[in-house]
Amino acid sequence: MRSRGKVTIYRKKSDAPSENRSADAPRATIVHRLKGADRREDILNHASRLFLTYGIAGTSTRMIANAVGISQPSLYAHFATKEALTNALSARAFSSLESLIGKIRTADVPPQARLEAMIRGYIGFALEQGAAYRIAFMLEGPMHEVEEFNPDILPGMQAFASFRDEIALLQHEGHLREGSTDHLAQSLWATMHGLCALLLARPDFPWGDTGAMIDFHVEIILSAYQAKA
Amino acid sequence: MRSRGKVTIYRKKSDAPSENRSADAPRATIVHRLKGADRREDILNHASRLFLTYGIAGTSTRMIANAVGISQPSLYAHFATKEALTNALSARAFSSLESLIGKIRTADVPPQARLEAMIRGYIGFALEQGAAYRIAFMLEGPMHEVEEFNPDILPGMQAFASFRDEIALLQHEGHLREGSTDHLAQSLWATMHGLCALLLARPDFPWGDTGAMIDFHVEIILSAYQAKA
DNA sequence: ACTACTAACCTATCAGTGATAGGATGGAGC
DNA sequence: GCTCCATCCTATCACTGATAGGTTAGTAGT
Repeated sequence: MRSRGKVTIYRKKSDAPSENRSADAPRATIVHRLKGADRREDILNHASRLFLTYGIAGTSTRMIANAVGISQPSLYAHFATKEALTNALSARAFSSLESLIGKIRTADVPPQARLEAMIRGYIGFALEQGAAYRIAFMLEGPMHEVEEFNPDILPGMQAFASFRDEIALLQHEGHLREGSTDHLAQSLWATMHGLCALLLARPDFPWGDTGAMIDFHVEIILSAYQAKA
Repeated sequence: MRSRGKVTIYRKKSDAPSENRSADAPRATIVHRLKGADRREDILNHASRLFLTYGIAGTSTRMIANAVGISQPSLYAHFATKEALTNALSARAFSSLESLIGKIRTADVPPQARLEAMIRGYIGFALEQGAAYRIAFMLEGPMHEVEEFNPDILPGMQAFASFRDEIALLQHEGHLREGSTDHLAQSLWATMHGLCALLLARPDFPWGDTGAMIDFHVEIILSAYQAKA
């Protein structure tokens, strides 16, 4: 329950005063002021929900602003562009992925179970955080050269780095096959990603029992990347 | 060298007649008429090239029309929407993928080499036909329920069906591990797709030597899905 | 209590997008 | 000649992401 501030009323310049006001402007220029950080979280929460329902391209900045209860230009006080908003959303989700990976890494379970937990954790995360996952890994890549460092991709990189560290550890302990750790981590990542990406991008495909399908895929992964017995 | 028809000149209604004409309208309303099918191919070719350079979202219908040399609304005589255009592009590419798979299936090589050729053929196709591959497997899935059957997805389905048939054959001949053929085909597909999707979506990621990475992944796939020796 | 100052928010407006309406042109068949 | 129609056009629509510049609410200093 957020404590809401006082209300502000803005007036339009032109337009007849009492003409179909309730029809197209339900919130009638009454707004509750919030502190910057709170409003930012507010925007991200609403945007995340809308992206899940209508897709990223299908969600306009006006829809987001309407849901939040502010005007569309007000979004730009918190995010420079719509892309920056989507990036921030992805960053937020990947921070939670990294902490998930961290929890699994430090869990007191045998290495084999740790690997499987990580794989299943990754897949579960991708399917649950579909919108954020899309933004991070399934959107059109950068067409232009990256001119400045984008801090929003940092959480994704950190999550992958943490994942790669765990792979290196498991490999060092002899639980994964030998060879380049980078290749191993990237290949394993790609194999997990492939399933998530297809399930997210083509939910209408006749997958049959997706649960059984995921189990099968996980079993394949475990057998493929394990050290040879 | 296409035989070009006679030219047509259209006039604008308003606007001063000889004011900065060459600056913003290089083709100056001179157009070469083409038959419907030829023009359609023309549009697809230019759109494909532009999508590769600027991305799908970054390519407007006006850019396509300009490249082709016709007005933007003229596109709609051939494609009902921009999405229909992208779907047609994807369909065209997948027809060639299916014929590629067909060629590999009927090639006179041992089953083991046939499997590897198929995997490498798929990956090569995805990376070469990046724009079409994106459209088919990496765009936002259908948010609305599919109301009518979309014939443009048929080539993709046929390509996958052909792939699945080959998997069934290899499995029946004892070259692939046992289990549900559907799971096997979908999982293998996902594993191949994962690599292609990541390489296409994140070309800026520090992959290192992508060739070696692909070789590693293919080796993993072969060992994972093969029948146990 | 009065006066700056600033953050939060607004209305109005921009250029560009996908798409539609309706008219003009050129060629094919009579 | 004439009609028909596919091809192509200009003009315009509603909507998008983004910007310009003004208004309000709260806060700190006096």
